[in-house]
Amino acid sequence: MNAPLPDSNPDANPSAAGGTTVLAQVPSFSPLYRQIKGLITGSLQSGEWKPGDMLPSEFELAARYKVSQGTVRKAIDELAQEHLVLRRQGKGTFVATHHEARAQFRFLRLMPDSGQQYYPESKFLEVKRLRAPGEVARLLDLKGGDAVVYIKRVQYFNSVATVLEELWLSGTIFKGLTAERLNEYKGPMYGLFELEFNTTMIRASEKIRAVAADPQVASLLQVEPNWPLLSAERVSFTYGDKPVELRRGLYLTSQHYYSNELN
Amino acid sequence: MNAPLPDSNPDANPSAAGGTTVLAQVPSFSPLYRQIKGLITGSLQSGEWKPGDMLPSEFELAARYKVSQGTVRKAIDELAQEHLVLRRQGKGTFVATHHEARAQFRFLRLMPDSGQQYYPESKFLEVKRLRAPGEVARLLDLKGGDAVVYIKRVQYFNSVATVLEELWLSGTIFKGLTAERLNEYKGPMYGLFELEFNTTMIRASEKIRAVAADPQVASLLQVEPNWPLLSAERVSFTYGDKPVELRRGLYLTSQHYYSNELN
DNA sequence: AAGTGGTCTAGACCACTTT
DNA sequence: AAGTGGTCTAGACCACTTC
Repeated sequence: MNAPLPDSNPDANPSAAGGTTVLAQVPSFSPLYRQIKGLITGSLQSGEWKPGDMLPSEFELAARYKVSQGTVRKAIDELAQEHLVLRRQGKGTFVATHHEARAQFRFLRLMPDSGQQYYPESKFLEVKRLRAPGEVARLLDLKGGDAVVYIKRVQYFNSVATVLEELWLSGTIFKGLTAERLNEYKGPMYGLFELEFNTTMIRASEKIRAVAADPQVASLLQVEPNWPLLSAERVSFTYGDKPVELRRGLYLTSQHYYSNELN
Repeated sequence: MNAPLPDSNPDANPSAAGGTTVLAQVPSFSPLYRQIKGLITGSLQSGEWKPGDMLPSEFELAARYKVSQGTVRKAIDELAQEHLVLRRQGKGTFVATHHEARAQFRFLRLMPDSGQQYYPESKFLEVKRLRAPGEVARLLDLKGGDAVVYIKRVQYFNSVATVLEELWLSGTIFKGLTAERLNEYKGPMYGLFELEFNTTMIRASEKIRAVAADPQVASLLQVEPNWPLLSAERVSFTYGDKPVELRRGLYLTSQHYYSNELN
């Protein structure tokens, strides 16, 4: 079933002087399995396999890249660990998607004290295009003045206003995102981004602080002015570690906490 | 060099009916490499190899447990990923210790806006033994009324009071911990715990909120009353997922932020 | 029965560190 | 040169899912 491997691989066997190299010129130099990982990531990024799709089997990939199954396996191991793909024994390996229960809480760390997790409802206050302020442009790796989509919303947990969020999204990627579309789409925004803008969030970096609610924020979250709120400033990245979203959330932590595991 | 493997392993080869099993009765049932991982963890826990020590080489361990080097390798892979051991190519595999630069910031997520990371200085306000309040006992898996060591301290970053912390430590493990010892020990507390109490923190779980400074806290951190502070309630675990420390920190986040990566 | 991921082995060779 | 972890291969067999 496995394809024959007539020529040994140049990386595994560099003594084969001057042989025709098949792969070596992919990145600079790294182990074979990492080069394979790069090739697979490339296919994910290019959309050869879309979120939810099944990847070719390990043996097929091994044949395609002319390496052993074990090497493909090690590449996929790392991708699975980074949550880019998802393995299911007996079924196959699948491109990760935000349309899964498991993915919901990867980027949503706010937990209720009660243990009862309600999925939040969103109310969008503003959705518009504007020119990126300097700070936003810097964080999203844009030129100052480039277009961004700006969103402001309140999230209700069990009908209680709990989160006030502002988002700045790369304007070129999220062109055409409207309030109507956001309102009719139920479920996490990242699901919408994936479906309609071919953009999957891979990882994010947050800076968390405690701040005092200013009068406007206080009225939206129905607390007194100067009430302490948790502020989370997040930059999210898609394939290729490209920043595409800046988000600033203000969380009311009277009935909820931000959960974090230190490993 | 490698020891011979006359009998195949029962897990790898269950058709060997009724053969004398060597390993299988360790946990219930799990893959061989996970059983090996358990045995290695056991030796870490029992102190056969202490923090900073080098583990036997993969081949030695393979011989000891009568499995292949690849299986030992996979066990160690997981331990390395959980930061229980640390691999150094060409040198060996070492028991992780808190006395390393890399380990310092694993449990210290407070970063300065300036980028300049000063190592904090501690001032201990209280160190005493007391009976665990119900909530503390519950989180540390103790009986209500069991002895705990209570510590209260302020941490100064670049001479600015930034963190007010209270700790509750399992009384049996940390018997004999005194203010004098804490004051003369420079460096992170977890280093002291490891050296003098044979207790290595393996992981921790935090609940983070925004709270208002009460008058006493405000005066210690030199802010106005009701100033917003970040509260982090942490439960730390040693080997065997045993909780041994409860810590509640109040962070002044005017010049610092709590850094978190979502993966 | 066939296909998929998961485990285990045995052996070769590479890269890095120390002697 | 010797010892360590790191990579790669080839092949066997297991566990789970689907047909």
